[in-house]
Amino acid sequence: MSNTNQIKASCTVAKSSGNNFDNLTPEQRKLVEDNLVVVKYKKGEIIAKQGTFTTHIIYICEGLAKVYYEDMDKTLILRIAPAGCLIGLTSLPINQNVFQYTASAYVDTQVKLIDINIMRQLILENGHFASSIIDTLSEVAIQKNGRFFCLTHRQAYGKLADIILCLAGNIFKTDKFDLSLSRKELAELSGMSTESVIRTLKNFQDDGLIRITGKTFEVIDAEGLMKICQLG
Amino acid sequence: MSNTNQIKASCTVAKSSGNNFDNLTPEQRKLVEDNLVVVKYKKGEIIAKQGTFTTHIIYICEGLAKVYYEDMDKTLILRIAPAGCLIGLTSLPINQNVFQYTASAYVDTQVKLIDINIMRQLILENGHFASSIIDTLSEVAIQKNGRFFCLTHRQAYGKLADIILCLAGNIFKTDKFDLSLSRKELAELSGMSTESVIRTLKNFQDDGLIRITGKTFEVIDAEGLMKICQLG
DNA sequence: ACAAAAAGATGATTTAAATCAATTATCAGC
DNA sequence: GCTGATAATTGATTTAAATCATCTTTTTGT
Repeated sequence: MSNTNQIKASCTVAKSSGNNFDNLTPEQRKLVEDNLVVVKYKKGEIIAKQGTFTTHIIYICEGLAKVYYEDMDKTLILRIAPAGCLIGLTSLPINQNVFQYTASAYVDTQVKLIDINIMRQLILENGHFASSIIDTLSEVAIQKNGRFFCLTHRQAYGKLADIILCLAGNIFKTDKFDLSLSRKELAELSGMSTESVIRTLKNFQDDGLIRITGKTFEVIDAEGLMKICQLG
Repeated sequence: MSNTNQIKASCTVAKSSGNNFDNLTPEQRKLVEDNLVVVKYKKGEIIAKQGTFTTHIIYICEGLAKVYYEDMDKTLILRIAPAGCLIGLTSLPINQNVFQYTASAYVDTQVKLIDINIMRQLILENGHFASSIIDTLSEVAIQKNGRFFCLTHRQAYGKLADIILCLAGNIFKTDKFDLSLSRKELAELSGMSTESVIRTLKNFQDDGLIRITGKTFEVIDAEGLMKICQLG
């Protein structure tokens, strides 16, 4: 049986970063932990708001966050951040001290807030830590390029196929999962209208690519979805 | 007279990074310079090809590079890199050792090639240098978010207005400039067809927003273009 | 359990922009 | 200065997908 875990879609949505904090010395780790705050957010709540001052970097302990750019009523989902991700790294430059995007909880989510100045200090002090932050930023950038390409150059079928593969392969990590996202959210993610999502999903079902039973989503033919991704 | 330099469009195309190498010690700078190669590219030549191994980070000394993502005949311009930019930073993670995009010379361009392992070493050694690289990566990410939003959520008029403001404000840094880009390239940049670009430019001219005389491009009403950007 | 609200679904219509087709202008090389 | 090639322009046509309108189903709160 084909398993979407093995499939390399241009997957557009998310990748958990490695654990950046492994590179810290015991004292440095203590510094971080002593200044740490843990916060729980309910589904839908805003974790960080675009335009507000970034006093802390956000580490997702558990849950799922939606990271999106807002401008004039319109929103663009930049990525979905699962557990292990850091949010707010683009505010590390001292002259860039506000959040460049909004983050909200897709599901109940627990985060750790780490003082941004401590982050800056650790970057200066610890080369391996700095290097791991660079790695994380690079990986997010690469993933975003893929998503950017997908949303601008593919058409409806390709976009939605990509998102489905990504949900299966990178978020839920299984071919069969309970989709906690509404059609509207799926539309937002794939950059299309809700109605188009519904129609396209129906077509995928009719073609035997996926199966939807209530809230349960199942990828039947990952290869087929891949092909659709690639064709357009 | 309004000057586009003052205008803050969502400007999508490029920003020269600060000089990262200012943070190096004299010895470190010597290390870089002793291992440096200077290369000149003619207009149109490929500086780095997506998928090839990144042995060097590219520093643009002079000229203009087009950085674009390629997939199945289609291309997506990620940014235009003017002098002062670094290309290839996303290959710094050791497990990400190929170029994630192609870079070609928009005009005759001179670059310095810096061994990527020396870059990695300097990041580990010098916190301020590492920090400046993080700043650069963050700024590119922020700029790319703006471009991403522009290409996905705006329609033709808005996209093209944005590009024009960006060319005037960030690339040529004057309201009147000789456009070295063809209509086709302008289309590629704004993510639309060549014909649509031509029609839209004509409309902008008719509305007194810009003036085109031969190869000379002039922004007449930057405010007006801004408004078009914002409206959609 | 019921009403109200939200989400899902479906068909008809509109629209923005790409594509296609054909023509004119510009440029490089001989 | 002519000639083929490339770029620019213009109008007509097509198309993908959004929007609109309506209806059904599911969920939620009291």
